[in-house]
Amino acid sequence: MKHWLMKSEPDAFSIVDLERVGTEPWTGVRNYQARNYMKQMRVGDGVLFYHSSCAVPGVVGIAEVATEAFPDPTQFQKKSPYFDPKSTPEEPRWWCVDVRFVRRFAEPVTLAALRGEDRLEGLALLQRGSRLSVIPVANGHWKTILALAGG
DNA sequence: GCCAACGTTGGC
DNA sequence: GCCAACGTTGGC
Repeated sequence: MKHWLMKSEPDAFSIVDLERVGTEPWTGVRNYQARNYMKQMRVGDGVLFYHSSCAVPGVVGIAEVATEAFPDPTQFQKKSPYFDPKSTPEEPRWWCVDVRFVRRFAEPVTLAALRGEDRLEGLALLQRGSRLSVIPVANGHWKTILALAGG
């Protein structure tokens, strides 16, 4: 089983929102590398839910992959901000997965805390200039972050 | 294929 | 709001 980290701006969709709805299609990813990672996802993979572009960025809880990748429906919706006129149903360009809530951390593991942890060296999130919204997380890094969250 | 211009991300 | 970093676009 693989592990991932997925970013969301809490103003748009937070861990509280995910807890309320239970399962959410992760639509709107328009970056090829992030898309390719989602295509690699398998049902049951663990996901670190990360709040970005907010007062205290950090990992706020855990989710899991609930479906294999499927074509992101928003790419075909003309009124959607994620509409892509170059995409066709026969050859979809963008894919998404369903993400299911697992649990919320009692206290977020802040970006500052992540940066202060030697054992997280190499975590793509912490690399200079990294803006990917879907990131693979090594097994050891996953365990370390869960430990920082209190187990 | 190169590269300048532009738009976006995201921490601070 | 600022700005560094990055991805994409499009002219040539």
